[in-house]
Amino acid sequence: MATKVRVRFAPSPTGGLHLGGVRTVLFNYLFAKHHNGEFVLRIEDTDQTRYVPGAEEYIIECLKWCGLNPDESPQLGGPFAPYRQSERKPMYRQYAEQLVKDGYAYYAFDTPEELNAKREAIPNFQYGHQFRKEMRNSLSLSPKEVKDLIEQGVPHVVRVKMPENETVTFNDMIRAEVSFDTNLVDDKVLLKADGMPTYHLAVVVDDYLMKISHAFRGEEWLPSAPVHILLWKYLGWEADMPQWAHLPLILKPDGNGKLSKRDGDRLGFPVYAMNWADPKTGDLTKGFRELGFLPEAFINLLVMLGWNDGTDQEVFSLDEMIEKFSIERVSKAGAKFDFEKAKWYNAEWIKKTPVEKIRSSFTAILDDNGIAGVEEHYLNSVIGLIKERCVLLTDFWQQASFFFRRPHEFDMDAVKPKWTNEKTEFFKSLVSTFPALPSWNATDLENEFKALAADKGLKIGDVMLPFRIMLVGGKFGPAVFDIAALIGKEESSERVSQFLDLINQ
RNA sequence: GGCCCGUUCGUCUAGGGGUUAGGACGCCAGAUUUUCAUUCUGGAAACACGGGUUCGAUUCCCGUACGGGCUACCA
Repeated sequence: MATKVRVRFAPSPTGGLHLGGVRTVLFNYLFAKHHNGEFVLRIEDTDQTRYVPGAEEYIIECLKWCGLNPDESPQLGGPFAPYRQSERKPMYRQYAEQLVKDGYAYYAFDTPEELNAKREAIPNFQYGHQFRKEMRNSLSLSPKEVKDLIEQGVPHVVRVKMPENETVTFNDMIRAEVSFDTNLVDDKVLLKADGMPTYHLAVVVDDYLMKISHAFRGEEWLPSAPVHILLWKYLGWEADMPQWAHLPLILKPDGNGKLSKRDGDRLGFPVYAMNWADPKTGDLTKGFRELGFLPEAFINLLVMLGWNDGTDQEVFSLDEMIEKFSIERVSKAGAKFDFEKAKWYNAEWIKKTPVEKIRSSFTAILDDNGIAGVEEHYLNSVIGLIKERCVLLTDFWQQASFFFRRPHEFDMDAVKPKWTNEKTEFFKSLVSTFPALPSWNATDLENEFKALAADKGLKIGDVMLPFRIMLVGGKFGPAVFDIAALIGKEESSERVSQFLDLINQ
């Protein structure tokens, strides 16, 4: 079938967007764009009890930040609107009823209490062919009883009737052939008592209605795949069923298991794409964005968790990823998240991103620190000098604050023990030569500095470090003469004088 | 417990019947940077185990072990 490639990301708006979720979006997006297809955002808000206000907007903001914008969404609309399952509620019942009519599903009247009692009484209880006759449903009750119950408005659900002794086999794009014995799959609820579909019904109906061609989701969905596949068949849509791809999971760095928000809190790294403030508790969970990650680095590190292009290349732009992505090269095994490597990707991206493109991030940091009105050319020069020393964008202030205000503290331990009157004299002379200097640039200044040191019989190394401490405050930063050149003649003089007063008092 | 999925350096991975099993992060050492970082060079570091198949298996098959996922009127 030469149908158009259409994929979807279908999150449940229950909280912050997990990095695994973003990777699922990314693989969806890359696959779609690689094939000139469409990427749909569908909100799966069928569980009203878990709905969290703001979560949907948050998800959209995350996608925007990552540059993975959908072609159709609740906000954008599209030919298959609405894209929010709660707004599609009336559509689902007819399909559930059709399944009942065709004998593929049935009404069940068991209360939650009854179900719990059953689960406690029978170890490994499964609502399936073995026990469904013992439950209260349209398979065990007489047609009249069923009719009466429904007419009385007794709450009920619709369950799929899993067949006996069948094998459901399908071809997963990542795992090849996977099979399930239907005897071991339970009669999943399709329509809840509140009239909302469960994920199982909704995903099939909406994927069909929205003409989804390829369905990507996490490996945790593999066990329910047979239910979905049977539903496609029972609804008569088998020929239109999307191709499935169950993505490997992202695992916690230590030990094993799916990476969770808790692991991030525990180990000190973000798990959500952006800051997430829980509206109920007010708890703030840090995100990659606020921690100082570039979106390019974020998606780059995510794509490498489970995919590679077969070469040694590790740094990819979105366009390169789109061009090179192929589902055949997605690995089967889960990948442990490594924050050290994540930071490396960020450092690489900060280094390779042009100053103009990251300037706004730094302006924001300056704002936060009360620095305003910095001249653009000056800022650009500072960024150019500092860029390759930042692993996170947020390292900028610590690395560059001295370019915008005088240091508050000085690393006296680095100079005091070896301080001499000769050094005081040297710096006094140095400053006195400044006004007459024909030009103010790093190389001329360096020559002047060295000549004077030689003249005074001082070793260069003995005065370089103090000079740095005077200008910067500590043992860090770019080349000293670059710093002096940039902050200017006046400022350099004043910092030297100020420091001389301090150390000689 | 049952079902399903998985298993190459610590981590992300390439590879694939005959290779010195390659790269990257991290780590260690050295060079450069008269600070620190960057950069460069070098180093340690892996095919889970047992049976097959084969002249030959890390690679193919089967088991075992280990790990993970699922087992809700959650997604």
